[in-house]
Amino acid sequence: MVNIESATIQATEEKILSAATLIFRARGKEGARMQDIADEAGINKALLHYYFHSKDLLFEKVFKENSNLFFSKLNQIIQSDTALFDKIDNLCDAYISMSLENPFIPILIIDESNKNPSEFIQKLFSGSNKKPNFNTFKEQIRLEVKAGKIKPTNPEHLIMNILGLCIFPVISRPMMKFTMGLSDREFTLAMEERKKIVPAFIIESIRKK
Amino acid sequence: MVNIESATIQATEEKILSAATLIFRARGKEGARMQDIADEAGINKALLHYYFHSKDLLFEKVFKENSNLFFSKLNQIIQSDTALFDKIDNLCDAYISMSLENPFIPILIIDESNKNPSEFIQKLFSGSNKKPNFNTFKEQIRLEVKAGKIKPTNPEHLIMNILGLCIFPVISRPMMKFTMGLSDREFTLAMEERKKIVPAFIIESIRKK
DNA sequence: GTCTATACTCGGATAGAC
DNA sequence: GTCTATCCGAGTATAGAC
Repeated sequence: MVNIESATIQATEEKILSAATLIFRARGKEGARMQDIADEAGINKALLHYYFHSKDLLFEKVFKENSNLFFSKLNQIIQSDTALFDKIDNLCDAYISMSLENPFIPILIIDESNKNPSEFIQKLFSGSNKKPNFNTFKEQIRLEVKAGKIKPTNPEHLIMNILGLCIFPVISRPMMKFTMGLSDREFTLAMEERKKIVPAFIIESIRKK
Repeated sequence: MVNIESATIQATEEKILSAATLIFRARGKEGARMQDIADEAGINKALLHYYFHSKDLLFEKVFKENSNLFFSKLNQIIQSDTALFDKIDNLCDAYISMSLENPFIPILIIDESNKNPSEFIQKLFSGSNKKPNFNTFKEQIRLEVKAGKIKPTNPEHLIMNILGLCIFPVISRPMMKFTMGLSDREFTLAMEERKKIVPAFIIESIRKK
């Protein structure tokens, strides 16, 4: 038997959360309207405040939940015990997939973090959200360089390269589509291609021949 | 002799424009307050409306002016009659420099274009703003492939790679600094390094050996 | 828990004097 | 062209009935 009452609570909270995700994604924090979120969830404004008290808190909740998926996946891959080239492969695949599914997360992170760097980052990594840790990865690169399997490679730049190659095209979707004259379908296909092309591009550049 | 009256007009309009640039950069379109722009310019709200009529129009003006610098420079380099590897060098240098000086331009483009793709892009490239044209560049790549100087290379993906490698780290500055534990000075130095590292990284990957 | 109705605030925009 | 004062809509938040 299901507890009807708490099942209802759960349903409403979930409905709000996914409605809020949708609206914040489409209009940003400032541009989003509580009324729109309420409409999207099929309830009224008062109930939003009943559940989440304020727009600020609702945004924080939605945002932390979503971005955490991102960072925890990243940490998981980057700290795993996998050969370097495979790891790069996994990283690219995961980043491109996640960005495609949730482009608004990197966009909001970039946007909000530039507006209010210290406060934003502090909030983002408070509670259970763990900050990305590149130490294992850096060490792995040093070892591969030492072993003569890859060229001397600066780990920080390599990480920036991976992130830029995977995330940027996805969050720039409208501009990329427009400047290159791609349909929605063609763009998605191009991103699928990139899951192979990007790791190949990176590895071709760093491996010793 | 200077015409005092129009010199004053010019001065005020300029003051407003650079104040608006500053505020829009810091808070985005929705987050920006006309009062803050007025304060920054050392005038009052009424005068803002006297000069630019509405917030929307002021934003459009500021934004188009700034982004045009970006796109015209891009077109200039990409359509120039320069050898491919030199062109990649020039592109990276210009993109990294411009993003460093005006990170808010790519951020706003990404942000606003995702919110309202068709309308935004239409406005962006109305009037004298010219859309980026990659045709020359694509043709150049095809020729180099044919001549056996570079590996078979998809031009669209190469362009995305260049843009991502140059722009992404700069617009993600706060996150990059935080996750890699860099000071402001160290970050700037790293970006200067990238003007050499990125083209080398790209060329190493595509050139035929 | 959910609704309707309403209070309150912020901020963009305008009127009108100088 | 510039100011002060004011309006008014939009949108967040709350009160209170059910």
